[in-house]
Amino acid sequence: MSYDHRKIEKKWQSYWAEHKTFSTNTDSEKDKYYVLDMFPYPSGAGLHVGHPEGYTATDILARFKRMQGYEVLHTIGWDAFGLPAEQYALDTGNNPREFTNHNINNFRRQLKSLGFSYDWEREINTTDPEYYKWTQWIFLKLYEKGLAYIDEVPVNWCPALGTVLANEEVIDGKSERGGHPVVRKPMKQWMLKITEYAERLLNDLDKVDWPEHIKEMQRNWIGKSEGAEITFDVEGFDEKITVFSTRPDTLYGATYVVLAPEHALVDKITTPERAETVDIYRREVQSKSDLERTELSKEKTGVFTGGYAINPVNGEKLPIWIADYVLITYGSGAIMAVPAHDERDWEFAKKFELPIVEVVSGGNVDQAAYTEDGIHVNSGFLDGLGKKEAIDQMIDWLEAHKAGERKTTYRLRDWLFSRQRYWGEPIPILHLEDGTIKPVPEEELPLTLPEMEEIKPSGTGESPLALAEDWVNTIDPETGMKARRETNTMPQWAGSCWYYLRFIDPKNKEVLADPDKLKKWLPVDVYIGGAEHAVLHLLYARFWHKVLFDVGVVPTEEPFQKLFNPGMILGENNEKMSKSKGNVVNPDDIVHAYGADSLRLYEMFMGPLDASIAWSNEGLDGARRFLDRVWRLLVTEEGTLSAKVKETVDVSEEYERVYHQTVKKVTEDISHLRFNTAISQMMVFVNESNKQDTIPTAFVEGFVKLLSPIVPHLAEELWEILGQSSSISLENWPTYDESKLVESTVEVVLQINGKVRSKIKVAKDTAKAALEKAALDDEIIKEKISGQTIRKVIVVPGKLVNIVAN
RNA sequence: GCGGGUGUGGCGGAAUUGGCAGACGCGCUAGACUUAGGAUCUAGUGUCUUACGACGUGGGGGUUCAAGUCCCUUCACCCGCACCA
Repeated sequence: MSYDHRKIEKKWQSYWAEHKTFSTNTDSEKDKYYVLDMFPYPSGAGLHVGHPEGYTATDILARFKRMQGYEVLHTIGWDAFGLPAEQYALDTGNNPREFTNHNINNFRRQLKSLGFSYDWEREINTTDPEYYKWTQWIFLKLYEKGLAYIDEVPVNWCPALGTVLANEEVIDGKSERGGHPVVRKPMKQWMLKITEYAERLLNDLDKVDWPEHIKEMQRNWIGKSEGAEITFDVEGFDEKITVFSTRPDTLYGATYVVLAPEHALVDKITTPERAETVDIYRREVQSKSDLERTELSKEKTGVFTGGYAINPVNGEKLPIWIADYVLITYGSGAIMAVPAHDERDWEFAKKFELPIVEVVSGGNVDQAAYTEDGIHVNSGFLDGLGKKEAIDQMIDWLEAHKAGERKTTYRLRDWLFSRQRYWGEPIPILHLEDGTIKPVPEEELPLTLPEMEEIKPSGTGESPLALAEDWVNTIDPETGMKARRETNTMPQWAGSCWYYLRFIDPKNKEVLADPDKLKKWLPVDVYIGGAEHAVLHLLYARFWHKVLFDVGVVPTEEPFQKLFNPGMILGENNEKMSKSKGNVVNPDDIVHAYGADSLRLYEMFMGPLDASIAWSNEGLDGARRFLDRVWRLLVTEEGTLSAKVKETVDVSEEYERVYHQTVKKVTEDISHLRFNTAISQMMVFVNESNKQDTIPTAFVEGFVKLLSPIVPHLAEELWEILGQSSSISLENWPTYDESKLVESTVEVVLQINGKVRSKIKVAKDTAKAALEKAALDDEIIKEKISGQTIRKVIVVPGKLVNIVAN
């Protein structure tokens, strides 16, 4: 008879809720363990089978650590601001809060049906004013520190919709909804100075235990490069062009200078006869989207401005070109072109027949740019030097002649922080009638979103909040001046930048979280979530954490000690699950038909946690069958404990060893997130147990405990059938006896020339010489080597004997 | 192009320091039980071969008594970045 998962799962979920089995005492004396999931955006589609993979992994760790005596913090909440709710509100005229709450309720129901051991008392919601009060408070700290500023930045403006669109709402230059034209329009935006933290964000990656590829992605994103800024005079003008180069040593090889088409000096230095050409080119570039600009990257384009720059090191006249391969957003938006030693400059020079001058020997610069190290030539005082010394000497020269200086640049740019949306945290800033801006005083937080009859585009590019007149127009209490509230709201990233702090002290009214508690509970020990957040979320959160560290709010430099990215669960056809492909598996259906325990077990048994593997209904069947086998092993038709389970039993050495091995392997594998091999070892134990006439109660109790983090409902039920009255979730994790792991006799492999020919059983500590003798005495071996000369015998005690003969 | 990663049966995957390749599960084959089986139990299942045996971890080469594991080389696929000076 199979077990009734519906009855059992419901029963224990109610038990846990009633007894608050998983509530965390943050003041506990026990060692802490903080295991965190990336909290979800509660979408209307509900949970996807991909979600429970990571959530099950963290839940297993949480349950495992609890049983090992740790005070565990394991929590969940909702990253509930965001575009879909805003769009829903725009489309239907309904309130986004209602829609959001409805989705949250569905997510909560689904998560509870999977039996996750969250402390539900700590549930948080980024759209709750009690929560976003502190998101706003952090913004004020950023503002006070000069890390938040206003800048003019182009946005996707859609005149027909009267609104600004996110990049993902723009498809082929048209609005996703309605297909209206979208143009780039500069607007005043809030920016956060993440670049000020670039160096620390880069260096501190060495302090955390994250997958190497994620660290690498962050390093690339920050994109540090070291070199020099070099200043060129412009012939005939009192202007200077500053370029950034990582290869100042090649300055003698510079044969032209390129400005980004958007560069401020272009108008000034362009000669009248070139003006029209330059103008046409700039307009062409402007009409290209970023995508086109990179897609068409194969063919270099550009035009000569008619102006000349003076090479500071040798006084040569270099023509100034503009070309879109030079980006206004990087460095100073201008370069010195050294075609002999830079691939892009080489291509450009070839196309426009500009001179190529070799200054580093080692390649053939007529054939290709030579970017490797080499001896400098045609370079005055650098001749004969290698790359490194040449760079240093050139920088010294530039600094001595006030023509440049050592400089480090980063690819990382400041964070565009404002959104022209209703459904986000209001930015707590007042614009006074005298044109100044000032922060909303701390004690007035939270600055809540106004209730609005209807949420609709303002038509001006401002957020719908601009239409909430009572809210927008206010009086500054300090000066009595008329003021207008900031109508921009924060991006979705804001709320998720610090939620892990609030979980530690979610109801605190006085501070973001109690400092003593933060001291005890930070950093997060294990953080599990999708690799799609490898850069943005994780970099933004690290940035805020460092700012909070600097203002003394948090005690650690880094928020997340260990990070792990689960792989994706693909559809049965090996493709990414999606509605359009019709290969989506709904966890609700699986929980109903197979049970949460089967789903949890299957997802953990599929393969390594970080692998992307296709869903298989047959695999799921197999997981369920294993649980049925466990049930039948221990429980009678009547639902009582099987008579096979006895208090005192003589067990074979073999079976005893399997038990202890199982405890050891499961313990180690769970600590290293190797759930698939932990489960296979438990299967081995069950297979072995099925061969026994009787099973000791102690083994069964230990085994059910091992099983409990993975399939908690079934384990609780079995624990009760074993006659226990309290929850297995609060029991101690089983231990194993090292002495029971070693076999008294072992099988040793006998090889001839590296091939297995025979096997013998010997006492485990048989000495080398005795083992060699035993091997040579083996009948099969004797026969095989008769007539041959033994050249060498390799003996590995307890493992093998290899006889080299011919 | 640059950076990171992965290649093992029909499938998902195991394999401490180099030491019996294929644990465990799925699927498949045969048998038992059964009115029935998409339930359960038992046995088998890398490939070739009647067998002995040979071959076998993407391909080629090497080190070693011994290589999935170490070295060289090459191919395929996946992920990230992509004119970043």
